[in-house]
Amino acid sequence: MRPIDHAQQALITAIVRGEYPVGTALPGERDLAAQLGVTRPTLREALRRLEADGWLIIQHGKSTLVRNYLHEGGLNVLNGIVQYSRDLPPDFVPNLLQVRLDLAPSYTRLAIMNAPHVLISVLKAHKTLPDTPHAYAHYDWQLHHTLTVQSGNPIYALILNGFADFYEYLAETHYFQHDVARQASAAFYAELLSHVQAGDVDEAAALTQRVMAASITLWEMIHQTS
Amino acid sequence: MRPIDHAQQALITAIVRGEYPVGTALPGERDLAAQLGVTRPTLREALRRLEADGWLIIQHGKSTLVRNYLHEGGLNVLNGIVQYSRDLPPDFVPNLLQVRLDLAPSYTRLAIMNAPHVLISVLKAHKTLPDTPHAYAHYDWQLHHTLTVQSGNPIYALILNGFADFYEYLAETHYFQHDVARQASAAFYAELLSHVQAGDVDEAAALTQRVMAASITLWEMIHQTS
DNA sequence: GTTTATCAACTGGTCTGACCAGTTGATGAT
DNA sequence: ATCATCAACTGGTCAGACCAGTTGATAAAC
Repeated sequence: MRPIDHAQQALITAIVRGEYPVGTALPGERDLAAQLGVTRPTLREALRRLEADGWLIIQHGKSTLVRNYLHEGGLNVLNGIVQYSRDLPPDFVPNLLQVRLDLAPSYTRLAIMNAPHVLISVLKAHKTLPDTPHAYAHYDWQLHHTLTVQSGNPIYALILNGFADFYEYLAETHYFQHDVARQASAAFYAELLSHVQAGDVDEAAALTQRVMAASITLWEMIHQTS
Repeated sequence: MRPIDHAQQALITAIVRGEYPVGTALPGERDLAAQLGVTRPTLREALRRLEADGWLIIQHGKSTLVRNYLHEGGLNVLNGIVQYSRDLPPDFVPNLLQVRLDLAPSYTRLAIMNAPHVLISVLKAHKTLPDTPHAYAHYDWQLHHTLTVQSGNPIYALILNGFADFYEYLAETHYFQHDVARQASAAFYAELLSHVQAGDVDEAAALTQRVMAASITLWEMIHQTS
């Protein structure tokens, strides 16, 4: 692992585990670099990334502080939480699905109004999807990404991209493993396609709303015991 | 202006203006540093920030590329767009308000269910608000931030924080300047308070939905000519 | 002539150690 | 007791060297 990635990994891990609690000061850069086994310039590059993501508050002359990242951080902190914490917070995925439920009907509606032909070609592709978790996870991400981009409101895509690093991974390993999940999504893709072809925007948005809500229920059903 | 900020400013400005078009390669770090009048380590810290925000794709051995930031970037690119482009994209604020419309009813509902007492104390504070754009902008941001944090779903707060750098500024200078906007918000705060006190979560969510939608109409009414 | 190995010249990545520049609290003068 | 001063933190920047992937031109092999 590259020095800068090692430094970033070590810092986020330490922060997430509370070894550097929120609000406290990090060791000085010279000490910290020595502890992590990297040099100061390398450490500083890592610190700049963490600062940009909302993990840290860096101020000239003062100690670098651990930010209250869950309250004041940026969307990128989710990547760190997924990648570097031992196990996900229990409600992580339901929280994610809840936000998707809020947004998906809107960006789906807009995308259909703006670029129905694009969506039709994307949605037709689902018919040739192999019935594997990997294929479904990849396709599902692509679909939502296309929808947000085609919505014409860039903010939808920018928000969705905050989930880019783990959406496919979590979907493949924890959701589309289950036959019912793949079947539910396949039905959704087919039905959405027919609504788009029929030009029925309202029905498409309503369908999306129902399916996004159902996916939360489905997730919780799947994971009620495990 | 500090060298690193100057470098960041210059790079984002150049990218936004298309001087470094999406998909093209940046000059090598040695050249680029010289052009910007900073040294390579300083430039690299700036590049790391831009990479974290989704402006750039950096790969060892290859040229650094300008990312398709509107399609693949993170929420932080909005800060860059607001700060460094001459004037905002025409639909910028309506797009922002549209996303808020999607999310606010949900996080308001959750916040009321989780922590009604917190909201009551925050909402009561509105009664002593001076009738100034600055006071309203600050209060409005604080309210939404409180709502997202109290919702119990951290993702709402993380998304909202993507707007932190310009929400107050834009609200103060382009929205709450207008008496009707302040009056509308004051009425909203009062009505929301009464619903929270009455424990009527559904009515509070519905109200939020109506007001967020109305704020888009109001914005467009205000800015139809200017 | 075509193919394949090699290597030079890019690119970014890291290290070294020095010095600049804000911040803070202890020290000492008033 | 108060206030200026300054030493010792902190992060910020500079300098130049060298390490490490990538790429395409060159030359060797077929």
